[in-house]
Amino acid sequence: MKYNEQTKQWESPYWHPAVTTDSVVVGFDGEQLNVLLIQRGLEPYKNMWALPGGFMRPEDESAEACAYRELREETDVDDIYMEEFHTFSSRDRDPRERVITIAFFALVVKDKYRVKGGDDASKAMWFPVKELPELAFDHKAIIELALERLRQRIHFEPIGFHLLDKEFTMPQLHNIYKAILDPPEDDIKLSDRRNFQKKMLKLGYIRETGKKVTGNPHRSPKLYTFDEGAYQQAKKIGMRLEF
Amino acid sequence: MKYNEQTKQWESPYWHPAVTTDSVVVGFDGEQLNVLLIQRGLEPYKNMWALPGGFMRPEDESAEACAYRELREETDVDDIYMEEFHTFSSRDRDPRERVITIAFFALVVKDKYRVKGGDDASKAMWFPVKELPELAFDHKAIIELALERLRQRIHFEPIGFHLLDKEFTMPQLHNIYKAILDPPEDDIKLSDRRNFQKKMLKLGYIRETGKKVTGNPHRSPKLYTFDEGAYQQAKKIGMRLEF
DNA sequence: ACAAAAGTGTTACCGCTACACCCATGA
DNA sequence: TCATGGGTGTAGCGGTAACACTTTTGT
Repeated sequence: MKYNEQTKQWESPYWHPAVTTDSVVVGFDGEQLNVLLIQRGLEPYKNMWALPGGFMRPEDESAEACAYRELREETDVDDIYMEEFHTFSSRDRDPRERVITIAFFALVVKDKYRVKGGDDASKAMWFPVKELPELAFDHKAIIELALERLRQRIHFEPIGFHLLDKEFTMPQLHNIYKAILDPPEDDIKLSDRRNFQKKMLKLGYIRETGKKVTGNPHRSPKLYTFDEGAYQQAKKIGMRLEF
Repeated sequence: MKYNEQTKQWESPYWHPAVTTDSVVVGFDGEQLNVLLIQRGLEPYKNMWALPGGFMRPEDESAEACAYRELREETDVDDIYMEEFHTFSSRDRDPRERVITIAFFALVVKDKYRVKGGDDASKAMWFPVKELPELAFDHKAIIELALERLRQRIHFEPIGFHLLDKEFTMPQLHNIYKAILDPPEDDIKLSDRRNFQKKMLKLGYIRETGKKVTGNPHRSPKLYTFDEGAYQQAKKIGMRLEF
């Protein structure tokens, strides 16, 4: 890069690749994790399923802003939790031209994330993470890494709450940890409701609301909320989240 | 992007930003962590210290390959552990033009990583992480995030060994964990040699070599090695690394 | 009344924490 | 012999793991 005294501009002799953002939107339905996929309306990989995303624009403030903009085009939900987790850059990811993709994962409440009516170019659909279809590009690998990062993150930050409504039940929260950490069938310590609940409550940043959920043919579960203030406090003291 | 039937090529109407890789090379000297910095020979930020890195080229197989190539230009050390940890993309990171930077951290044995005699354009030097100079661009933030990621990674992967020779002493390993996790002075559990050693050995993938280090005016410490096979085994069973 | 799911308490054991003295080495 | 740093064991405590019965609710 050289400064041109005439034009008062930097002139770049360097190669400039195309850059996209792709998002692994993870939605929890109370039972399991789902990923939002878009059916491609155009070549390449026409009609195959792919992650939502798109090319970065000069007016995007950052990759985060770009990814957020792309998601806002799919839904009217605001306030989505999103985190960059890896950048994919190998040579032949895209058959058209070389593309570098900055990948994010987003955590949403599946039933609150209303996908806008798909235009003819694209159709959006939720898939359980255990039953993904064949995917375009290297999106399979992107999803796998996203889930791996999620698994690691949940040990240090209480990000699971982004997958639930403000008020949630203990069994729901437990299901999230089981779905993310995916313990073997015979793992009792993580599968045991009582131990999970005790540990969660001892952390001290989950508050009972006093309310309950009714409408089920069985005992009504209590509703809890995440107490951000108490969490920040606990974090300072240096608490663990390990499961 | 459109497919041109004439030229049989994809034509890209999308914006293409410049892309660089920067590496936070962390070197351990037996006592503390150090970061390798380059003094810039050119504007902007001339004479300031910056992370080693450079523009990605079309012939680079991936960002990893680019970062690796850049480091190989600085040293003749091979087999460097490197990991991508974040991509920085905000608008005004570089005063010349918009640049997206894929950032890596690398872990090396400081005294084995021989920095090549700097040409006139650049001078390379190690700085303790606790005494960094003023840095060019947003490199201060990049280093801070690198250290944060390192702190998180070390809970799940035994990456500390990349900062040491194949054979190392227990106090050296202990110093790494203390340097990375940076516990408060009064934290006994992490600061206690005996507890650290017991936990490390119980994990089962550190082997005594039977050798010792001589030449110090005190008792000679034992040498250990990391047993990759045993580690992979332990990982399958589902062991923890928590400290 | 019945089925389905949630609420709740106790015990045993293991692992973490805290703590101090002896040993090897080179100067 | 002295200074420095490394090697090593143990006891108490706390938290995790394992385990079952009762309660609520709608049908």
